[in-house]
Amino acid sequence: MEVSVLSLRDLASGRPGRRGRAEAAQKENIFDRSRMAPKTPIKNEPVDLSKQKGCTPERNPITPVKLVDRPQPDPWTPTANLKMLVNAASPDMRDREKKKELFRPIENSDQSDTPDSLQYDIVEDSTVDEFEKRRPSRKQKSLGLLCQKFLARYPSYPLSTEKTTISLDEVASILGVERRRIYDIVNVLESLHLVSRVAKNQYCWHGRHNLSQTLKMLQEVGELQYGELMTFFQHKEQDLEYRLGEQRKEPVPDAQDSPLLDFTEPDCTSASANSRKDKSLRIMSQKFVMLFLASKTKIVTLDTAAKILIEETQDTVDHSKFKTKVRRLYDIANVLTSLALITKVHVTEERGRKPAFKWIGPVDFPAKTDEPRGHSPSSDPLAGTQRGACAHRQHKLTRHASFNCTQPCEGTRRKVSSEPSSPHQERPACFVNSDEYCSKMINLAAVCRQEIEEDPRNKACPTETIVNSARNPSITSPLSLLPVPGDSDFCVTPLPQAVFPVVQADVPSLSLPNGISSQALHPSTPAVTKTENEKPALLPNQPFLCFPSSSLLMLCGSLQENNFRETLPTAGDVGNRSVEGQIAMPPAACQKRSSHHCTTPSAPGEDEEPASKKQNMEESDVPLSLVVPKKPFEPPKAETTPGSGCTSAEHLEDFHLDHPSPVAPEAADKESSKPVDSQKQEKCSQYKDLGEPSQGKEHICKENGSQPFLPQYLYVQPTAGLSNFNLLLPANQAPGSISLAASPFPSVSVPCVMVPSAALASFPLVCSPALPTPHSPLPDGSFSAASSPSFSVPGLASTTPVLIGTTAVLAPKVSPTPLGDPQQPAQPALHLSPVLARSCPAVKLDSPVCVGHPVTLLKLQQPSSAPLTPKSIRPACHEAFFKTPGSLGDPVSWKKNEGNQTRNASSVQRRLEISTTSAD
DNA sequence: CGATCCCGCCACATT
DNA sequence: AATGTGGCGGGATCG
Repeated sequence: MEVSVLSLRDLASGRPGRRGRAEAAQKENIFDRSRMAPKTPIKNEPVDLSKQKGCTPERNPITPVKLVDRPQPDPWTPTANLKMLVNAASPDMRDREKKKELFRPIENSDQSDTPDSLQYDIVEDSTVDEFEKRRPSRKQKSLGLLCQKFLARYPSYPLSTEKTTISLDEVASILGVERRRIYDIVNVLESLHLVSRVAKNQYCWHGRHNLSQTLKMLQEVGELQYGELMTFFQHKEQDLEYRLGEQRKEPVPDAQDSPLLDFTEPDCTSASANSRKDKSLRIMSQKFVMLFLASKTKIVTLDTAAKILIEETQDTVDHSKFKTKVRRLYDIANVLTSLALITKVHVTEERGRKPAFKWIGPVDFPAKTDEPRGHSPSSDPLAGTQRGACAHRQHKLTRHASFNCTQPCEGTRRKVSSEPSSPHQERPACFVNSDEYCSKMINLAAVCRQEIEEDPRNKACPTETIVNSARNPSITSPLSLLPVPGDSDFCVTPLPQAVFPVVQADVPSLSLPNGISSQALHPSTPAVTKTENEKPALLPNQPFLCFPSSSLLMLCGSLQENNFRETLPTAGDVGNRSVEGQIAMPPAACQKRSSHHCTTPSAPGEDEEPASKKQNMEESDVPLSLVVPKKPFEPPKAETTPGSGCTSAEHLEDFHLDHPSPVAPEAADKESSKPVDSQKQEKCSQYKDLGEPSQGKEHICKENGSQPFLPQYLYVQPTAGLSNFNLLLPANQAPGSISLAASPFPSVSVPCVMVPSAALASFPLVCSPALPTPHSPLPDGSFSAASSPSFSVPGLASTTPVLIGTTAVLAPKVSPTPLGDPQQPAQPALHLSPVLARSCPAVKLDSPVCVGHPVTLLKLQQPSSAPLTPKSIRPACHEAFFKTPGSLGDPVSWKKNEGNQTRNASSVQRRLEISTTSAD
């Protein structure tokens, strides 16, 4: 039938006829080529068809035909027939489109179909148009339909052997749409690894082989990052309370989330990539999917998704942005709908009915294996991310490897494609990157914050700062200041990493949610098994010490070093910060996709296998916990202590990476030196942590407890100018070395890390005296080191130089109750807002946990960031803080131009700039 | 009128 | 500089 239909439709469609816009469209590329000359395929043409191997058969050059819908009109009967067919085929579609459109899809679908359509002949035009008129609707042209057509052309589960190449030009012409539209589709598909970019205009079709793995990863990440948020939104109220109240709570987690993305795309690439990519549809798509996967209900309203996603990216949400975001989400949703992953629904809330989408795709991913969530997954995810990663690394990941293939491609995307030669470098691995990560956190925080604020009760609490800081993602990056520069390109995203340290903190928080502690995560990670236990270390918890009086706090990372140690360091410290970004990134970075790409398609099958991966990966998974509902928290304290949580995520990556690198020392160094890898690792680890389930947490916690954490940093309250930034000084480092001037703006040349408060927030501050921990010095160092670049922090002044002995600190036990805690754990930080913390501190001090100032972030960058986010910031509470940018540095001028657009500075750029500035 | 979301300008990235 | 990508948002359509 179809066939017949096809032809019919072809005919019908054929007509391109329409014009009007068609013309316009054409401009781009395609248009209807049909109309045009059939043959000529468009400019691209040349390439077309043929080139790819397998690609589309249909394509025949000439006949391309089809064309598009636009054509419309189906003139004649054929259409009718088609319709019928269509209807049969897909209800939905038909609905919309009505038949005509349908056809096309059909056509497409088959790959085979070929061309007959060709004929479309022009003929019709005239007539067609008329006909068209009716049809014209948008529906026909809808992205969803277009996507179906697109998908129809390729097998869902292609043989690994065949690699199907997709020529954008061809497809565009075949489908009769502008290339721009194809990008929309491909970007989303790429985010799910259904395709990967091979070269310019060329994508490699992977099919759904890796879909589950990808989803798994996303789920893991999503849980970590968004689990809380989702929960939050779903249950806001409750959450709010908690959060407000306490410390952490779930919500916060958000921030942490970020990591996810990374994996997906590799892109991270360097700076450049970042810039655009950050916003890219790809990332947004991944995030969107994560939202679903992190949602208990599997239903996400556009509204919520837009808010969450916006925040990540930016702070303030202005209305226009919101609108834009929603538009994008519709685009993504259309594609996801075509993939049968989601379906549209409406959610009726108090306020009214809201458009929403329900996840109808797979929820459980086999791979995961073990645990509920999966360790395995974790690994996978990472892997996935990483997959691309470095060739070097490939090592382990076999299965991933497969991913790699696919993914890599993606990751590589552009870069690769054309230039194979340079494989990775360019892109950093993840889309997300740390920056994003940060931003996310921020956003989330912001969101949460907002929510909270909204909440009557909440209002009381001043969270602002946090938020602000959070918001600016850019800022975060800035943080990176650190030394790292080098890596930048790399996936690693060094910068981010740098940032991370801070971030880490955040991260932990994330983990926290899960179970309190992040600790749990890492440490335990029993699941992890994978080897990597070590990694877990990363983030250990870092407890902070609060000194009431002083502004300094010690953060102790309790890494689990013990375990890790081997690996250690890396993760821990480094990881923390970077975690987010890293997470994703690392892999990617490593791989960068460059290498393989498609080549190894083989993977697919493999993917499935958990085992291998797992090993590599590690667990990670625990993410779920995050999601967990917020249980009531226990007293914060406990949780807080755990603070450690942070890092978890990283591990994962590490695993992936495999680096065993342990590096503790490195950590510090790494930044400078080679940050990348380590970072990656770190990230991995983090992920892992995240992933772990509560159980893991528990373990972890325990472990943590035992473990010493290292005190890693001293926290300096931001008082003065920097309200936003927190300065962390590496504990390890010799204290002596550091000297902070009392004066306000003294410049410090100590290795330190500036962290956005938000990040800190995540960490639970603990004052616990008690905890003894062994601590491992090393890590710290690394940590510090990394971060440390010397900054001149103006604001610091206030800080008193209190140094806390690293050793001494212990994390509080934190762990004890991991389970429930999880939720809490976290993060309150964000919300918490410094204020809270402060207030708390006193209290807490005694208790193990102190919230501490949540630290506000530093704004170091802000300055720079400012440009970026100019608006952003939420006025909310403190703008001031926020803004303060000045203090730090200068704001970089950055690009301002864009101003609005985010684009402006790519994250990378930002970072760099920032760093520099800060550096000074 | 609000929800959708197509269209394509144009900035940014890559060649 | 040309071309590939893709952010973005106006404004058309749909419901």
